[in-house]
Amino acid sequence: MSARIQDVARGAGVSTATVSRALRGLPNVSESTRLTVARVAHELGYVVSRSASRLATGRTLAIAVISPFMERWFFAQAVAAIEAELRPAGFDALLVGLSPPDLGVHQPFDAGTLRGRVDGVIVLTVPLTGRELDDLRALDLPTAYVGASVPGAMSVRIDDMAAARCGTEYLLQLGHVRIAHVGGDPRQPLNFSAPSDRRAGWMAALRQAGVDPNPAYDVAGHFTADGGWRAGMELLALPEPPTAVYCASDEMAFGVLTAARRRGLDVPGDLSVVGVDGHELGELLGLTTIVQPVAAQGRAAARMVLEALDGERARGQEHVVLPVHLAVRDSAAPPRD
Amino acid sequence: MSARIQDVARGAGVSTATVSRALRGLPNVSESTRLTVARVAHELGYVVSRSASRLATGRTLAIAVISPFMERWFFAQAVAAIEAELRPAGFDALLVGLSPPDLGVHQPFDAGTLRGRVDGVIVLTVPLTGRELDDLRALDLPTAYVGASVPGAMSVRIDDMAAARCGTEYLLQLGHVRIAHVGGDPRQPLNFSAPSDRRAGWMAALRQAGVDPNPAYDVAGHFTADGGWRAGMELLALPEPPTAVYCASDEMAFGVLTAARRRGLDVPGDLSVVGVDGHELGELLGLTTIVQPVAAQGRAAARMVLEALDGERARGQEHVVLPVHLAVRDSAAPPRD
DNA sequence: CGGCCGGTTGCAAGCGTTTGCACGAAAGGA
DNA sequence: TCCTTTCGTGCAAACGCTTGCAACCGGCCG
Repeated sequence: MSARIQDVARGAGVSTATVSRALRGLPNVSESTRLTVARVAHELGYVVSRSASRLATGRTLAIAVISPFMERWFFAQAVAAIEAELRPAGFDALLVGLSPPDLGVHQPFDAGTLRGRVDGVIVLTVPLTGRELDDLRALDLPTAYVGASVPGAMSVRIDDMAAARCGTEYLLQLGHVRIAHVGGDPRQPLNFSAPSDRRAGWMAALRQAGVDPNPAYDVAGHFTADGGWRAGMELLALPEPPTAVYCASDEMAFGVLTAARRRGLDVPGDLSVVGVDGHELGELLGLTTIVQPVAAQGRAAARMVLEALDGERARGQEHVVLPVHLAVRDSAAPPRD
Repeated sequence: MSARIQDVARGAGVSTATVSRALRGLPNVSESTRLTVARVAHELGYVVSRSASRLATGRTLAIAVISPFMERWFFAQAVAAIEAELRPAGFDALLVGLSPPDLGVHQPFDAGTLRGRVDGVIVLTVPLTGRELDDLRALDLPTAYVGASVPGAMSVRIDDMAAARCGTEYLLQLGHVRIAHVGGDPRQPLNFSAPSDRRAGWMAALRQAGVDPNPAYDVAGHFTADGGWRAGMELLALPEPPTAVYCASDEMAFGVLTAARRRGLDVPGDLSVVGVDGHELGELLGLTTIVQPVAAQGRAAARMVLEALDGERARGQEHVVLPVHLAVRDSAAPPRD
């Protein structure tokens, strides 16, 4: 079928060992030999067999990218960025989709199956149970988490708590007091902290301002636009509806914006809305939001794993926290009083 | 490090050949032996080395998923669906991102590098040049295209032309005449047909209704929300602006909606907008659109490749066209006269 | 002039599975 | 009772590359 290393060796009049070394740029190969080998290999259209070199070296040149909800904005962005970082480095991105525990259909993730298939792992927002995490750790591969920090592994994320405070404080500063929170499900059993950190940030900001968080103002939006819409409708139906809503994701914020419009409320006149993410459509819709660098987080995670594989960095203790910023647009204003 | 087939063989008191056969459920292994082997393998936490069995069998149990714009809605949906279909079948999804030719930074895609790394290929919307396509064909692997049909390969898509006609005819039927089109860049050199088919459908519908398509009403939106916004602003600034816009994607339609709002126009009172896709947010924003089954297309492509690998189907001549439907929501109405 | 040295190269033993073939035993038929 | 089958199993040769080690070749130093 296609050329093998033998064929190149024969064609160049050298041994397979020399071909192997020449092609990989190892030292101790004379320049003339290297040239000949390269030429012959090119002529024959030779491509090294990944399978064979994997077996021989034990390195797979592949990284697993474990992600739930790949169809959602944040995850798609991150996955795309990771892939773009991995490929030029010669690594394959192995996609591993996950149905997270809270969806009922949770197919438990078996980290063991990754053994020998990848050299490293990148996990998006840790949608794993404790046992699954342990199994993953047991693989003893360079592992980077995005959007959460896990002890004993590398991670890159934003300060979710601070981001939430920032958003909430902005609303407080505008003069709002009745500030709601639309976020994850409080009863959700996942290990990943972003939802609860964002809730905690909301609470902390309120308390610090001397406002007691109203339990009725804490609603689950499930991080989807549709969930945000429901949450928004629920909030606006309260006897004393909030004047502002802090949403833990832009997609939920879109839902809340829509709910407001459907109820005939003016944003930001009657209701202020602030999100988190920096979703592409947020700019169009004029959503005031806390922008987080999604692609940069993906890239950073990929680089960390790659560097750990190069041995350049002590394996696995780095925790990177990337900055966020408030993008003031048109969805928040002082309350009408 | 981890257990090898030898260890299992020793533990079960049989040869490695028997272990191999027992574990893979091949015939000619006694039930008792199979049980013993399974038990020992389990106890040892044995996982077959993918690399080794790849080398031995020549099958990689991996499928390449080639996609441009992975961060965009359509592609993210499709990739997620493909992955979800592949994994239960025991196949890995190898993500291959692409920077398409029109972005300047086009890193030409070298199909040769896939040789020996995957058993099959799924390509989203053919963002490839003729030469790249030829190389891919030369790989001689089961290949399925999503969103475009390529001679000599399998494909699954929608009838883009019909979808566009459907959207445009709906607007005509409402009484519109000045109907614009926001789509891909007409000068774009790509081989993929969706953008031009959608434009053609728009034109055909107009002509059939006896309306001559106004060249100024044909604007490039680059399939992004931002592009749609620009296109919308451009259209609305015309001396005689359109009363309706048919957008070749929902994301562009969002941009047009926003442009209308920014110019103080009422939708659908002053401007009707119709999209194509079935984007999640379309429902929230009340966008009337042609809904296409994105996940189903991904799943179908994955299944086709899998079946071709099983040899169940004559390799590679199937072309599936999935149906679309018009979702009437709130963004289109008869023109104000 | 002989030995040593650094730079190149080849040899061959892996890497961990799979699989064609041969083999022995048990079962069935004449 | 002996000869086929059939079934279950083991042997050993691939699969295509990498790599430690040894060999070789000039040239240089003493």
